[in-house]
Amino acid sequence: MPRITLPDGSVRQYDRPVTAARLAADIGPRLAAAALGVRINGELRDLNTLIQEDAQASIVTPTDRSGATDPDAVYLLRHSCAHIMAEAIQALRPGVQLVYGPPVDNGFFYDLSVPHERPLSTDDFEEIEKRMAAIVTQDRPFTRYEMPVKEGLEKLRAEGSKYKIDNADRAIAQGADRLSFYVTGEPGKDWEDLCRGPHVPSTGRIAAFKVMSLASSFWHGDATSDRLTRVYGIAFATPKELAEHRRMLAESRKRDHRRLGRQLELFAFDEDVGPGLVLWTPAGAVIRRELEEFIRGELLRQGYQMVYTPHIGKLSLFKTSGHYPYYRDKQYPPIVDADQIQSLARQGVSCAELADRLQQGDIDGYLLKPMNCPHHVKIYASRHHSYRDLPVRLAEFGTVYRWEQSGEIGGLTRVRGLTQDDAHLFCTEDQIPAELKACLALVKIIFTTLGLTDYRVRIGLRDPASEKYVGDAGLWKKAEQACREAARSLDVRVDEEPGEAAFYGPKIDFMINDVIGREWQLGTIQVDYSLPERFDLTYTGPDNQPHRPVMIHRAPFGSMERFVGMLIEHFAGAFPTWLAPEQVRVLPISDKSTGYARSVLATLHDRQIRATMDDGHSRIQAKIKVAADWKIPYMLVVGPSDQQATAVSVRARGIQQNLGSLELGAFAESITAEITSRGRATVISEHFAAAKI
RNA sequence: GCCACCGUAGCUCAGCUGGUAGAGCACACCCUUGGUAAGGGUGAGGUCACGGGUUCGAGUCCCGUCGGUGGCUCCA
Repeated sequence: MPRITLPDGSVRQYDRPVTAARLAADIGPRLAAAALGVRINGELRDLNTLIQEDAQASIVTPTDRSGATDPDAVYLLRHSCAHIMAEAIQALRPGVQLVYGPPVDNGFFYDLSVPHERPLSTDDFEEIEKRMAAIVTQDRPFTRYEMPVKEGLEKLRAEGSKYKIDNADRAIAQGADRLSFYVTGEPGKDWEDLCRGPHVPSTGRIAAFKVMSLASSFWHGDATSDRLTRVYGIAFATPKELAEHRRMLAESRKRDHRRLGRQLELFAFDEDVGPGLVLWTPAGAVIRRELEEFIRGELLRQGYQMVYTPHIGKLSLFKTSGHYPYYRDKQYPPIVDADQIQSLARQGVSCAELADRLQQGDIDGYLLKPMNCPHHVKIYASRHHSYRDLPVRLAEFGTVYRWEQSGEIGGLTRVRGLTQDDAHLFCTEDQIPAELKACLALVKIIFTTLGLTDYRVRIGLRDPASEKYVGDAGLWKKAEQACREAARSLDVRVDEEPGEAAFYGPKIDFMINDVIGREWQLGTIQVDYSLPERFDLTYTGPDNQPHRPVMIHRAPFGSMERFVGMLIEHFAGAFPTWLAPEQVRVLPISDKSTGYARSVLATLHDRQIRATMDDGHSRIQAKIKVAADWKIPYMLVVGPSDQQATAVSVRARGIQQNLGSLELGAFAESITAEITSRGRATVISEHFAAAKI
């Protein structure tokens, strides 16, 4: 006779098994009406699950008491909506086979096998949605029934659904002893799907949904396996939430760095240059240069030494490092001398053989470097090192080239030529912890300055069961511990992921959330026991014997491309003054004031402030509008009265009013302070604090 | 790489089922000399991504190439 403990600690006693739906109804009619499912002892289940024994139960509703959305409710809604969508698609398209349809972070999808004579297209969405709406209106119950494994498999075999049989097999391999099916309505009559569940009580509970997009996928994510069609959708408990979601999507589109990049002329791509190869236009180059200077300043403070290395290197270098041919399909093909090929051809080497030998790297040539480490290693090796020299910290904004798959390329986030904020630390085993900590301190300074406070750290540890790792297990343990301790010094969330280490050492990755909550993977810090070995690097220890240094690779911001891309979206193109490509625009009221405007400009240029003047013939309103579109931090409106007072009328980005007049020298000084302090003191905080909205 | 979608002026886009190219912004010039989020006029600007095909005729239909966008498991 179940005693059911509710979340508030109260207990309900029943003299017979009771469904969660009944329980909800007994607690209150409003709860019953809102209920989508139940957590029994923490496990999410259908609302009509029979509770037979004493249990902790909590009814799942779209929002909890505090009004926060319940992730379990979202899960139920979306998983259920995936079924409704699949039913709609199958009804419209006989011959479509179901594969797999889970809820995901941003909605749900259903993978389908669609006969290729007639693929699905976005034009079909309207009809699919219409059909789904009908299913929702019918408010059919989600009905679960179960079968023993054997019977269930027979049923699936009889239905001839290869993918569902596979799903069942996997479930069985996971230890399932029964298979469950969900019918949208009445068993034997309505649409059904092999499914683990749970689901909402009935289709009518999906208050708002939308079919979002179409993509292709592979069965089990395996490119050699069947091609599937993936249809994405989203569902919410209320139309309001759907509207909010779509508003967020629109906002993201507005912030999209590719869009802003073109609008603000920050960077460009050109077909003739090649996909994934960034052209940094003057405005974007300013942002990158300012960031690099900022980072460089901190590096020098930490005892790094800046170096420069070539963009290419001999194939043999990368064979020694192990990058070739291991990462061959991620690299641009080697640069090989035509004479060499010709002479081989004269010796009777066939084209096929030539191609093969090229692939294998058997023909001498040069490689566009996919990584900077081999070059840095060679700088280390260019002289003898004593233990007294260590750590040696070599840093370079090093440009590398990688042959990303064509489908992976996009904007600044995934490119084929990128510049890493790279450095390699050569140190002793004992120095690892301090070096890691210093790396993280650097990250903290830079993130804090940029207002990037929402980030987490992921530590990749070795999988003790695997053999693929190089280096001594004891060393690994120590290095992993050092990563942990260093990560902890940041005061942010740290996730440990066994098996995610590189084969040559543990690593720390940085994941950052921008202001609209999207997560970006930036850079990484990796401990490496392998490369010093491969290049036979040494230092002389206090014992006068050669020792092997340990390397730390670190590019905490990843690449300048991705970092700037992330920042564009983070700031929505409105960069802080020190980063802004154009910091000030001087706007003369009329031609009568262009002379004075020019002298204002000269004053600002003297201070190396990036300022321009709009001396067009349009009215001041129009000039302000245009400057605002360019997201310029400060506008200085100048007319006869300003000239009289050697002053400027200040207008700041985001504040839709004239802040007032400021003496020109005072403005120049104040904005200089804003720039050099990287925004700690601003023109507004110093002069117009009261006017701030 | 694979699948769907997209590619028209520098940018954002319109162009009905095939009949020979259009707007706004930006740009140039002219009028206006205007004090805080777009004054007015005139003009220049296109091999409709590229190549082929179907057709009397292709921006539009078909095939291919190039480029872009969304995606390619978070275990039924």
